[in-house]
Amino acid sequence: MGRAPCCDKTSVKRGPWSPEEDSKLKDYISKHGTGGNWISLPHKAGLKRCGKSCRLRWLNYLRPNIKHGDFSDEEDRIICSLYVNIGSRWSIIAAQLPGRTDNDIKNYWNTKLKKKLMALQFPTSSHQRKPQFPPFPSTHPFSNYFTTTHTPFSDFQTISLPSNNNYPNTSFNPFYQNQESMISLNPSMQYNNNMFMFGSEGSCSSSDGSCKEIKQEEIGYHHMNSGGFDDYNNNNFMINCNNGSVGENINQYEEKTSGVGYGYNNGQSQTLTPLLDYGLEDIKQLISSDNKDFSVDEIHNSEENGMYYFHY
DNA sequence: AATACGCGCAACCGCCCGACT
DNA sequence: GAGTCGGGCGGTTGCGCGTAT
Repeated sequence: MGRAPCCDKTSVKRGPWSPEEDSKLKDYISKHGTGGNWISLPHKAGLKRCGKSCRLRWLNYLRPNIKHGDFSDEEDRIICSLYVNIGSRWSIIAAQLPGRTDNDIKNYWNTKLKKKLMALQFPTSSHQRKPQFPPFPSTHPFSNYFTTTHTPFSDFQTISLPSNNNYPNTSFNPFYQNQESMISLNPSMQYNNNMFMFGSEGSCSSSDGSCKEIKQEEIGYHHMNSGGFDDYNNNNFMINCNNGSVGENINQYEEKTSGVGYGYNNGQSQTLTPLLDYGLEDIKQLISSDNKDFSVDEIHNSEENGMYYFHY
C-alpha cells in the first residue's frame, strides 16, 4: 500500500489567501516549523487548504527575507546569463538570487525581462533582425553540432557577469574568479565578416583545477552556448569563449552532485554533442570534414587564450 | 463615465522522481 | 518489485488593476 491522498480536493479552499489564513500559516510554522510534512500541516494549523497550496504560499510569499519589487540590473544580468546556459531552470536561478523565488523570477522573465531583451536585440533600426530557428543555417560549418531546439543567442544582448565574490555561500557558483567575464552576444562585434571562432581549454580558470574533470566535448558544447552571435542578415556566425563560462561551472555542479555530466538544452538535460578536441589542427580537421569552405584567420588566432578564428 | 484592453502576478495544474509501504 | 504518494518544479491560468479609447 502507498500513502494516503494528500487532501480532499473538493473540500479544500482555493483561490487567493486571506490575511487571516496567512497569519495562521505563519504563526504555525514559526512555532512548529513545517515538520517535513506539508500535507498534514494545514489540518494542524487549522487551515482548509491543500498542503501544496500552503507550501507554495509559504515559499513564495510568507517566509522571511523574501524580496518583492523591482529587480536590480545585476539581478537582470544574472537571470539572463543563467537562462542562456541552463534555460528555464527557475529554481536553480533563484538559488543564485537571495530573497527571490523561482515563481517571482519566472514571472519577471515572462512578463518583463524577455521583452526587454527582445527590444534590445531587435531594435527598429537598420540592424533589425528576425528570429530564426534553428540558430544556425544548415550550411553553417557547425550546423551538425547544434540541436535545433536550443534558444538562439539572438534573444540576448551583451551581458556582463558579476564576480563570484557576490555569491560566496551558494551551493554552486556559476561565476569564475575573473572580474570581467562577459557573455558577448552583440551582433555588432568586431569580427562580423564571414568569420567565426571558438576556443578550447582557454576558458578553464577554476583555481582548484576541478574543471579538468569536465569532458572536453562538454567544454566545447558550453562554449557554443556561452557566447557568440549569429548575424542572420549576412549568414555570419561567431562564438566567443571568454574566461568565466557559466556553463562549465553548472556542469561542475551537476557532476559533483550526481556524478554524471550533463548539458542543458532548453532546460532539459541531454547528452552533449561532441564538438571539438584540443588544438587548432583538430579543430581544422573537424570543420573540414563537414565543410570545405573555410579558412583560418592566422592573424587573430591565439593559442594563448584558446581562441581560434575562421572565415567561412 | 463606461467599456475594452493589456499587463503583472498569485495561485493552480500536472508531471516527474524518489520515498514509502 | 509494484503501487502509491509527497515534494518539487515548470508551465499555465485567471483575477485584479491600470491605462487607453
